[in-house]
Amino acid sequence: MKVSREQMAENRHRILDAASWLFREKGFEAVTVAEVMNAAGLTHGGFYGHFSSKDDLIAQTLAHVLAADSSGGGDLRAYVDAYLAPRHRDNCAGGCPTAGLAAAIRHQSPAARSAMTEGLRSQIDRIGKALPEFDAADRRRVAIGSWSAMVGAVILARAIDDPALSDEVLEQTRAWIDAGLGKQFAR
Amino acid sequence: MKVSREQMAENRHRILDAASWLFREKGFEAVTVAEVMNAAGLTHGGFYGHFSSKDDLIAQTLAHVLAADSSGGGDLRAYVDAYLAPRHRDNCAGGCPTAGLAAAIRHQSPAARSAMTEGLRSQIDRIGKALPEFDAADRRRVAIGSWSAMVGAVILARAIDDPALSDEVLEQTRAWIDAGLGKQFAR
DNA sequence: TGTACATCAGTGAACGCGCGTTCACTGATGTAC
DNA sequence: TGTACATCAGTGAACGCGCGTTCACTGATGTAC
Repeated sequence: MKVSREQMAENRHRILDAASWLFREKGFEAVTVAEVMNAAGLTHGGFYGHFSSKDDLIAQTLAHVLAADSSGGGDLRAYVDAYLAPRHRDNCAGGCPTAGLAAAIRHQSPAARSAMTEGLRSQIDRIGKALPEFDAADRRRVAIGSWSAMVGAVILARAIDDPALSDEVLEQTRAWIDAGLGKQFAR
Repeated sequence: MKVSREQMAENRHRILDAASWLFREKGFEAVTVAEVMNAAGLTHGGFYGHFSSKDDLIAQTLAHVLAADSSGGGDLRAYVDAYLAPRHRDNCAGGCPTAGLAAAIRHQSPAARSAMTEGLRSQIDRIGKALPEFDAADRRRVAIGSWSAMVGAVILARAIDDPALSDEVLEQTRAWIDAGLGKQFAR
C-alpha cells in the first residue's frame, strides 16, 4: 500500500539506521537485504524503491553513519578513555563505524570507499582541532598517530579471545597515547 | 587418482599458501573453496580430503600464516619504516596477515579467533624483545602502542581512496611512532 | 625382487540452500475537477 | 469542500545464480606374499 511522503522518508531513515547497526554487528556480507528491511519493520520487496542495490545501501549507510558521527571534537583525553574502554570494544553495533567497518571497505564499491574517506578526513580534522596546545606541524602528527592507534587497538582487542590480553591492548594503548599527548601538554 | 604421501603433504601446503594469499587479497567471504583449490593446482572435489569445512580451512590458514610470520624481531625502526610504507599498503595479498585479516576475525569460528590471538601474543612479545633499551614496564606499553598504531594506520591507509591522505596517514603515524621510540632511545 | 590387489587422493558432476533481485498485485495517497 | 481517479510505496511469491558440500568413480600408490 502507498504511504505518505513523510512516512516514506521516515522509512528510509529507519532502513539506514537498521543497516548501520547490523553492518557494524555482523559485517557487510553477513547481513541480508531482507534482514535489514525486517529490522526496519518492512518487507524485503520494497527495498528497491529506496536503493538501487545492496552496494548502494552500503554506500549510503556509510555516508549516513559517518555524517552523524561527530565524536572526538570535545575533550580529547575523555574521548580516548571512552574509545579504548572495554565497554566500547564490546559494543560493535553501536560503536565507532571506523573501527567496525574501515577494514572491510577495501572490498566495497568506489562510492563506499569515497564515503569512508570523507568520514576519516573530517575525523582527523576534528581531532586536530581538539589539540590547540600544539603548533600546526605537531597537531597533524598527533591527531593522525593517535587516531591510528585508537582504531588499531579496538580492532585488535576485538580480535583477541583472551580477555586479559584484550584488556591489556586497550589499556596499554591508552597509556601510550596519553604519554604522547602529555609530553606536549606538559611543556 | 591417488598420490604419494609426500605429494599429498605438498598439496596441503600449497592449498594453505594459496588460501593465505587469496584471503588477504579478497577477504574470507569473497574467496571460494573452488578458487583456492584451483590456485593450488587442484580441483574443488578433493578439498574435503584435507579440511573438514571452509571454516576449518580459515582457522588452519591463520595458524599457518601467523606461525610463518616472524617479522618485527630485528631492527624495530627498519620494521616500522617498511610496515608503514606505500609498498606494504599496496601489497595486501603478500603483506601482514594481522593488518589484512584481524578485523574480519570477529565473524569467524572460535578456532580462527584462537589462532589470531596466539599470533598477536607472539607478535607483541617479539616487538617487546626488540626494545631492550626500555625497562620492563615501558617495554610492554611501547610494544603494544606501536603495534596498535601500525596495524591501525595500514588499515586506514588501505580504506582511503585519496592517495595524498593515504600517504599522509602512513607518514604521520611513522613520525608519531618514531617520536615515541626516540624519546626513550635518546635518553 | 616381482606381482596382485586393496587403499585412497583426487576428479568432476550434481545437490540444495540462501540470497540478491524482479514483478504482478494491493490499497492508501494526493491531485484534478 | 467533496468526489473520482491516477499514482506509487509496500507486499510477498518467484527466479536464478553462486557457493559449500557430497558422492560415485578413477587410477596411482604402496603393501602383502
